[in-house]
Amino acid sequence: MNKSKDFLRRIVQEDLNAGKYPQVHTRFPPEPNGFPHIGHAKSITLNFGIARDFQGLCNLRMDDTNPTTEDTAYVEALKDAVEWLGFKWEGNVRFTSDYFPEIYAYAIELIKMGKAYVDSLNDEEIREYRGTVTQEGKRSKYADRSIEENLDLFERMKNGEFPDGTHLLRAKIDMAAANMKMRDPILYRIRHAHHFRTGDSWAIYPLYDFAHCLSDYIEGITHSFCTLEFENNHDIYDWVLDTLNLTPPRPYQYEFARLNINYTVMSKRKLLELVEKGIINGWDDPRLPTIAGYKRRGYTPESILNFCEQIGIAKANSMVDVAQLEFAIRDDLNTKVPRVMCVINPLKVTIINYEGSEEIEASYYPHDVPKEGTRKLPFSKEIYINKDDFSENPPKGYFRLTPNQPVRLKYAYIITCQEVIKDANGDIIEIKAIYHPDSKSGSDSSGIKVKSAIQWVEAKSAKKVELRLYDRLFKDEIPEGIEAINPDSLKIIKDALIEPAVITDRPDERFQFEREGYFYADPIDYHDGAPVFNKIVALKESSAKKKKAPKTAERPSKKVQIDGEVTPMTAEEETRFEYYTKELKLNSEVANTLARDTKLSRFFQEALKIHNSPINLANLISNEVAREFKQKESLTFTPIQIAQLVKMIDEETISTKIAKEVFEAMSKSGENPEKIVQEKGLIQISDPAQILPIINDIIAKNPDNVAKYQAGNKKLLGFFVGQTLKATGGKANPKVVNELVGKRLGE
RNA sequence: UGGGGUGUCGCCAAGCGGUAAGGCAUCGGCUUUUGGUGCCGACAUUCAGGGGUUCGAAUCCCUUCACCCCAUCCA
Repeated sequence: MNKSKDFLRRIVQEDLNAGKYPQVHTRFPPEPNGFPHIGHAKSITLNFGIARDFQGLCNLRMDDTNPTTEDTAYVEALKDAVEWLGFKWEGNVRFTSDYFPEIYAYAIELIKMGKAYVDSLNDEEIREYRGTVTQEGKRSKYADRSIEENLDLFERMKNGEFPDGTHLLRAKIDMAAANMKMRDPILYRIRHAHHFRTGDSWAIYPLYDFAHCLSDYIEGITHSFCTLEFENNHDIYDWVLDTLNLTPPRPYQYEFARLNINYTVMSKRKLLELVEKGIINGWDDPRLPTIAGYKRRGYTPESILNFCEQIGIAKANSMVDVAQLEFAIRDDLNTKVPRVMCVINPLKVTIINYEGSEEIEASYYPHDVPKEGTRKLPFSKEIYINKDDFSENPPKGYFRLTPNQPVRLKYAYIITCQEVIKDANGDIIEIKAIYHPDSKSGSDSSGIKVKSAIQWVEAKSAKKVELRLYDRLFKDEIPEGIEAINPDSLKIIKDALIEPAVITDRPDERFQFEREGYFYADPIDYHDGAPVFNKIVALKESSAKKKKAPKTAERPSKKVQIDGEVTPMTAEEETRFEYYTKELKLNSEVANTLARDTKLSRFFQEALKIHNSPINLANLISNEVAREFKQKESLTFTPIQIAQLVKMIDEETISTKIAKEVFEAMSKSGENPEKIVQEKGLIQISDPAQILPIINDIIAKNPDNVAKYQAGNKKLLGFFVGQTLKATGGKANPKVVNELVGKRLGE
């Protein structure tokens, strides 16, 4: 199917291929301080999914380092979520708190190495000393304490001798680091708090940055996936594991973008607010994006899983459209659940020419769902249809019952409206109709054409049910606060009518109520005497039935982008630039790149001494060599070698294409260019007599593309050139090939 | 403002110097006793903008712009 792997799977694959780890081992590491939501589901599918795909393992670990916010109720919800999604964690559920003794020992190790110290500044001072994003911080005066003193203080911190906030263990890194997270990060704080697992045995607790990487290491995790906001913490992750000199292999952290969905909120803080303020009914309110909410609403685990796979993994902050999630659940339920008839807003219909009663056998599944099962539909002269399925003054394109338009009662007869009965207010309260006895479904010989078939229930046998119709929780795509709550997010219908088999036979717990949507028997409030169904999602509505949405067709004018100011050159750079443009005749862009970069310009000057070809040298250096400087600490090749390479281009021994290849080899091995060319036999082929047969062959093999090209798709020239070049191992002279291909295809 | 990251269709997202994948949404047509489903088709001359290198650039170089993250003893 989708053969392209996401970037994380690609990394795992490469590491496995390189033999970096014998087996991949991931982990899902939530903090048990809130209910898991669909963002967690993305992380769960990612971590467990990668482990599954590469025959590896995945742990479930509670990151419980903050005793004041965490609770065992949340760990249960987290376990439920993973299980519900169908994953199995390796071994027991892990807890960071299980590693407190080990983490403590590592802290002591760091102190002994002189890499950590006990600080005794108060919180205000700590903040002050940290500096700002533009200003360096300064080191605490306590940073110079002796190892012995640090050891002593730290032990007494652990023993609970000091009150909260008096001392801290910090890593000794760099208070001037550009990455603020590296300004002597805090490793341990004193907290005289009851922990839900360790009780009162600890007076100090490690912070995320110290505990997380070590927990990963302790568990033998190979790839530690987390969300983008931890990118700044990446350096600490590496610092801790590296300075501790742990026996390899060790885990590495990789970041991906968290999930956002429009018309909802995903942050734990906002979710907690909704729950605590009673705006919704608890963590499992079906309007919430929590796993518990989706579960209660009737979403299937498969649909959530499919959704998570469809949206992909990447590093760009993004906002997924709810429509994508709704597609996932419809798509899943479509082939699974029975169709039944429910009338949400009943309108009585009396069939004046029908006497007695009958039972009609009807399939639970439409023709395109390969499942078996039927039920009996009672039928008599009194039935109910949905109010919207009758229109006295129908708009254009209305398919259902009108005074002049008959309609089919699904699985039963065609009826024609005879009389519309209204109450004192003029509201329609009943329809009198006639049925056509020869129009029965399956044996219709009436010849009457109808435009649609509607759902109905028989009056006496129908059961009353409560329907909870859910809609998006917020009006705004990106809700700012609870003011944006959608007032119609929950509509309760107390007296909908449903066909009896649904209640008496209970063939399933999820149904499609025909022409309405998918519904789920509420797992908590449903009772046989008082059935309750939650609306999972509406059926998709084609535009014809929708109230024609006003088409807003404004052409987004191409936005003009203002260019900012370019930083001016220094005097020295200016001189170089003048020289390059005036004397050496370099184009200004290349000259600019070279002039502004001391390393590059020096490299250029050196190479120029060997081979006097300023333009070609400058081009190669300002592009290819510049990249190497950017990516690598030190270069594997010298200006002399680059000069030799350019010389070969100038002499047309090799093409620019080959030059790129040679350059790549040089950057890997540092070999001389001549040697590389010799060894690989990269001398270019420019003889048309040699190239032409290859081109002919390729043209013969790709008639479709030839036709497309000749029809005007000139981009395909690149395709043919590329193919030819590939066939010659890159040795054909691209200029010649280009010319030849163009000529051949033009014929 | 210093550092880190990201910009490919309305929304996700492949792509890693040689024909701009795919899904959602949207719009047509066919099928249909669900205005559902299914099927078929349309939907980026262009990859945030501007330059440069190259026979050839979404991909390499330079530069500008926009957005996100970092100054909790949270994670």
